[in-house]
Formats: sequence, structure tokens, C-alpha cells
Amino acid sequence: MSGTKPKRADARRNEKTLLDAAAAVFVASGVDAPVRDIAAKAGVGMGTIYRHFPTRADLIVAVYRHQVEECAEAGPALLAASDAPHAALAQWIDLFVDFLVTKHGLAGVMQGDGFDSLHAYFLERLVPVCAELLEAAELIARVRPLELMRGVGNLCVGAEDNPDYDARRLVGLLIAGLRA
Amino acid sequence: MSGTKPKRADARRNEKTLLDAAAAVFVASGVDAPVRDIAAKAGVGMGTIYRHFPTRADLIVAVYRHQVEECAEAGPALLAASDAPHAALAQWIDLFVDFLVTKHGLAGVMQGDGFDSLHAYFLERLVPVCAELLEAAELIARVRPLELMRGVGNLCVGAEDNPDYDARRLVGLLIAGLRA
DNA sequence: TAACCATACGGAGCAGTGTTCCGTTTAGCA
DNA sequence: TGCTAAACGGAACACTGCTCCGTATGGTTA
Repeated sequence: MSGTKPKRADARRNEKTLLDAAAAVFVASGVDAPVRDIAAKAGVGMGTIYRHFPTRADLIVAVYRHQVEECAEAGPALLAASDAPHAALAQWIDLFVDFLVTKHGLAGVMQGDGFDSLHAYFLERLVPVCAELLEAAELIARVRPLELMRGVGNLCVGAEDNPDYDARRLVGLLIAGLRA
Repeated sequence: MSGTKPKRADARRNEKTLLDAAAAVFVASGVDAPVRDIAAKAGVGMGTIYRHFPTRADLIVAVYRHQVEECAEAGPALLAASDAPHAALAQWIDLFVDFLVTKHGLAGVMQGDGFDSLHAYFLERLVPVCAELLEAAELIARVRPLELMRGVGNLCVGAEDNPDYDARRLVGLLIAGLRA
């Protein structure tokens, strides 16, 4: 029950290669890049990619897991560092927005059509953090955390390199509205 | 320059048939329904559908043009009927949100990846109306109309039949934030 | 060291999109 | 009644995500 059976050496090597290739391709062509491109970049067959990451979404999760984790951990930290809980909330939301806007098309991922593992993972990890911040700021009565997360995610769609659409400002308005 | 050459009778008939079929399919299966389904429902070949509507998006535009028009016309009307411009703005936004949320997946359309005719049409028609309302409410300095429209559109994505996500409330918060 | 086999690999192939192409049919006119 | 521009139908293409299965190989065991 405790340890998973160790993988073969080549498998472990390929997993890392794939993660690196995916990260590179995502930066170059966005998170919507075809799976084939990633396999090609990694010099690996389609079968390999799908054995390691059963779904496109799983690969994306794996690539960004570290950063999601960072964002999640920043929540309590901000709360502890500041004596104005709503300032902490605002800062945390900023962090989240930066994360989404920075990655080519990542925001689109927050609108999980079904229950992609991706959608699920992001939300599972970040919603509780959001809840904690909302509670501290005494705003929990005004939105459900999940709702706020999805809303912010939605607002970030299509924001990258778009001079006509400043997601940060709109999110700022949304948060301002929360305190009205 | 004045009149377009009149179409053949069968062409006119087919255009109407297609519009009706598309409307029906959109209601049943959402705006993402495959083009093939619409052609089948209309009892028409793929060639026909694409001659009338060069692109998926053009078909959607055609189906909803009437309602977009209604929404656009409602703007000045609301402004004239009320002496509180920001109330008129709020009401108009409500109308717009209803329109988007009501139609299976229509909101997704506001995030034109490229310059779809769809995206273009919606925005072309509605942005000026939005601008007028913002100006009347003296809020024009706080957001660009295009930005607000896109933001509202984004917030509406995935709102249909979703008890965990109330787009109307979030849009309400956004508008509230606008006045803070 | 050699043989064995569970584990992992590669990539052709499937199913589902939007869109194009072109041979066939037909409406409307002379 | 013919003729032709206009319109039609649907097979085929390009591009997705994903699956399947024959082949190769790491690592264990005799």
C-alpha cells in the first residue's frame, strides 16, 4: 500500500523528457499545441506520451503542477504577512491572474467542459485557499469560492498579448465589486 | 451598387431551411453542434451549407443576428426611458447576459480566437451601444467598452445549467466594481 | 553470462471535427 | 424546348485527440 513499484529506467527518463518538451512547446505554441508536436519535440512516439499522461489534460497538469502548488502555498503566507485580509485576497488573486495570463491559453483550461482532470486539479487545489482568504476578509457570504475562481479564470481568457483587453483591470473591478 | 442580383428560388428556399434547421439544432445540441448535423437536419449537402455560410461562424451569426439587433436597439431605448443612466447600463448588461447564457454555449463565441466574422459582428454591433451607455453613466473613463463586453462575455462562459456558477451575480459584481 | 518476460516503446490507424472540390442537377430565360 | 449560369450533394482532405498492437528492451533470475 505504501510504495509504488519503481518504473523502468527508460520510462523515468522519457517522462522527464516529455515534461521538458511539453513545457517548451507550451511556451512556443501555447497550451493548445497538438499532442503530436510534443511527442515529436521529445523524440518519442504517440503511444509513449499517452502511456505516461492518459490525456492531454494530464500532461498540462503535470507541467504546471509545481506552479499551482506555489500559488496555493502563497495564500496562507500572504494572509499571515498582512493584517488586512482583503489586501491579502487581492494580492493572491493577482498572483493567480498572473499565472493564468502568463501562460499561453492556460486560462481556457479553467472552463473544464466536462470534469477534465485538469479542471478538477486546479480547482481542488486552489478553491480551498480561496475560501480561506474570502473567509478572512469576511466576504465569504458574497461569493462561493469556486464561483470566484471560475469567474477570474474566465476573465483571463484571451488576455495574453492583447492590448485591447486587460484582464487584470477587470478582475480588479470584480474584486472591488465584492467589497461594495 | 444598389441591388444584389436576386438569388434563384431554390437557393432562397434552402437558405431559410438552413437557418431554421440550425436554430433547432443549436437549441437541441448547443452552438457547438457539428455542421454535418445541421446539414442533415436541413436535408441538404455539405456543399450547400458552405455556399450559403462560408464558415461555421457565419451561420451562427445569421441565426442570432436578429436577437443581437434587438439587444443593440434596447440600449438607446433603456437610456431614454430611465433618468438614471447607470441603471440603464445595468439593465442593458442584464439583457446581454441573458442572451448569452440562454443560448447553449453562445458565450464561448465572444472569445474569438482569431477575427471570426462572428466575434467581429457581435462586437461591431454591440460595442458602440455599450460605449453610449458607459458615457451616459460617466463611467467611460473606467473601462473601454470593448473590454467590458469581452469581460462580460467571458464571465458568461459555462454558466448554463450550472448551479455552481452564477454568471449574473459575477457580472453584477463587476458592474458594482465599476462604480466604486 | 544467457535466457526470459513484464514493461515500455513507436507509429499506423480510428473517429470526429471544419472545410474544399468538382461532377451533376436544375431554375429561369430566350 | 434548349441552354447555361447558378446551385446542389457528398466524397475527400487536413487536422485534431486518442487507441491498438506488434516490436524492442531493461532488469531479474537461473
